[in-house]
Amino acid sequence: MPKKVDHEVRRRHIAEALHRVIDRDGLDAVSLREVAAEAGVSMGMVQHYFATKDEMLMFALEHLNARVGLRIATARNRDSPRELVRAAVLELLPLDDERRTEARIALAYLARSVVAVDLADLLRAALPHVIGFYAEQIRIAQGDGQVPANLDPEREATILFALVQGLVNPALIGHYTPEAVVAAVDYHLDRLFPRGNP
Amino acid sequence: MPKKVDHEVRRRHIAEALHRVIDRDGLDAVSLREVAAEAGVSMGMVQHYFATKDEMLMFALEHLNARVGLRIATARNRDSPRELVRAAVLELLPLDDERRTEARIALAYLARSVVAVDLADLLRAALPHVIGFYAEQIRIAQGDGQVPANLDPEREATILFALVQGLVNPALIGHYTPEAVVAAVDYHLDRLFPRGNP
DNA sequence: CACAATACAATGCACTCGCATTGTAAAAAG
DNA sequence: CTTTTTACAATGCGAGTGCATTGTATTGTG
Repeated sequence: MPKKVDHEVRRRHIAEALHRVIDRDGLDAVSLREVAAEAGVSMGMVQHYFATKDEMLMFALEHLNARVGLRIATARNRDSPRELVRAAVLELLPLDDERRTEARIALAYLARSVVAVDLADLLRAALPHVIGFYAEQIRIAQGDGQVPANLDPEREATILFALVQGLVNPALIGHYTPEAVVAAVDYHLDRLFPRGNP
Repeated sequence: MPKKVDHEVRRRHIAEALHRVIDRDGLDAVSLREVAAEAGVSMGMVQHYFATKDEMLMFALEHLNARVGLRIATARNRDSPRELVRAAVLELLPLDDERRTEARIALAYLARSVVAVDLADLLRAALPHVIGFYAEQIRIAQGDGQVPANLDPEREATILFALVQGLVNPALIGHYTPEAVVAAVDYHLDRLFPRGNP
């Protein structure tokens, strides 16, 4: 048969160009022509690998989800549950350019998910994993006496996740400095792990 | 001179139609023609009251900000600081259709603000007011002994606001029921006001 | 070598967009 | 009544959109 091309590689290449466009000019600026130009390929090629624009968007979001998930899973080599949770939390905050870019992209998808059910499904599916991880670590820390036994791990995980997500948007529009964001996180972690960092 | 028309009334009428379009189909679906149709007027009239589309969007956002700010200011007739803060917090959460609509609209603006500096400025300007209100109430409650004196009012206000904002998005995409959202808020308020609701 | 399937590239099409222009009706001012 | 200013309505335009179609070069398979 014909030429051998790794479809996954091409699709990822296009997806990353797509995300650069979102980061630079927003999701509204995403068009087949714009993505093709950013990726340095022809528009016909983009169409060859993605039948529709929506399919391209969905693939790119899954690709991003996988990337972030992998990075969080990699950060598991920490000493204490507190440090582990802290690292996972900071990974989601726009503290440097890379994370800032990711946060901007994630926000763009989130906004569209309000009127695009498929996107909402994808985003929602990622939540239990993160929150469950927090809850798991809190439970472990309770076993070690680092977290007060009277705290509800599930609720604390829910609140921690909301707190983190709620810091993202003000930080993105420049209301908090990265240092202020980290300080707020540590302030809350001090309460959650009063004896987790001796 | 000519016909007498209240410009503000017309502009608000158009702005509300614009927000109905955002709520139904997202900010991407906002076009001069669509807004005009939703408002039941001609496209020429929309152009008569707003020189550009951006001007229309900015006006509509200010209009929304004013509406929400007014509603929060109105809710000040509560017994305790805790109940006051709780009411102000619940006012921002998508617990019913009206608040849900507002949250969807606010999210749309927020996403665009990432690439539209003017919008970001408007959104950022609203934050200190809300967070300052929380901090003020926490300080008052500390004076009454309802909030532990060792808590930092500014930091607690920051965290409370972030927590609330962080609950909005998962609630919008259906990950939390309204009851779960309220439960999470009350769980955190129990910690913040351990003796605020005897 | 012949064939067929794949990987693009190029172009066309119907549609929508924001905005500018033009025309018209109405009413306040002189 | 005349004039002038305002309030719209209607239309046109160039640009950009997603997608379909067509053409062509390449390469593995029989």
